[in-house]
Amino acid sequence: MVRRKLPALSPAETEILRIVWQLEKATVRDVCNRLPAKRKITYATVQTLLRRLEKKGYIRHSVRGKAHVFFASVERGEVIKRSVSGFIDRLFGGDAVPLMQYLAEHGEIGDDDIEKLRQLINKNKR
Amino acid sequence: MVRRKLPALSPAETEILRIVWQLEKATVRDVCNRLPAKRKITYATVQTLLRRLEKKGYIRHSVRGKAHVFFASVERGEVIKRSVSGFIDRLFGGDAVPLMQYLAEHGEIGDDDIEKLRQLINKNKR
DNA sequence: TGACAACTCGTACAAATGTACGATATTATA
DNA sequence: TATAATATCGTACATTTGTACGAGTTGTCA
Repeated sequence: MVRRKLPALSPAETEILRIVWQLEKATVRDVCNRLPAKRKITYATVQTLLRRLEKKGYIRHSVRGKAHVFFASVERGEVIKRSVSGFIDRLFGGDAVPLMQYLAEHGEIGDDDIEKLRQLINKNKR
Repeated sequence: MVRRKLPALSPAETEILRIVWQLEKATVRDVCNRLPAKRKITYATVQTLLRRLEKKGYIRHSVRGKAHVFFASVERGEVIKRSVSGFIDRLFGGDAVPLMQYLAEHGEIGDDDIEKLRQLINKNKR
């Protein structure tokens, strides 16, 4: 994993990158298969997105047989941090609280999750 | 406030729209003034973004003297919902919990906020 | 009422984005 | 070893995005 100043991620690229992280190692087809059914997008398009992600430095690949096996070359945490922070800036002027509130109220958060979070919050409290 | 199927919001547009909501009614200049100092962007650009937001149906305007006074024509809650949901889909595959966790751990959440949230969560609990 | 300042409007334009086809190469398989 | 699959690669292309200039208009103030 490496360095700074990566070009911005477009929404579609973000989506693909998430799947690459999820699978750890993935071919174009693997990524296609993990895409939500709703998402109508061709193999060729996923391919292009992966190529762009590589050009931008977010992923790399090795060759296995005829296929390329892609894997992330940046830390997920880093990207999450940047993405979330940018998102909060844009939509909430940099204040994370309204987002938390929104999630607590409308988010698809189950009771079990709430319990987990409460513990997390308690831990962070002091 | 109105209907569905609004064209997607670009990041820059989102940023501007947030300010319009914040000010309720705002001229181009008002928006410029509320932009974070860091954000280097000209009056003309803000103007274009406002025009695009209007074309897309997110805002409308009335005329006051020589200036246009813009105001949102869509409910903030609606846009927040769509934005947050899209964001979570892309970056977390639709699961809001990791985002909550991320915020609880790294977010700029103060103790006071945590207390508020705990209450909120407790309320939602039962 | 004339000059100035503040605005809007049309337009521009390069780069990024989303989406994808078709040609070529490689690999199994029959 | 042909043949059928399956991949990648080059390329394409309409839109959207981010950013902004300059011309023309209108309200303001001396």
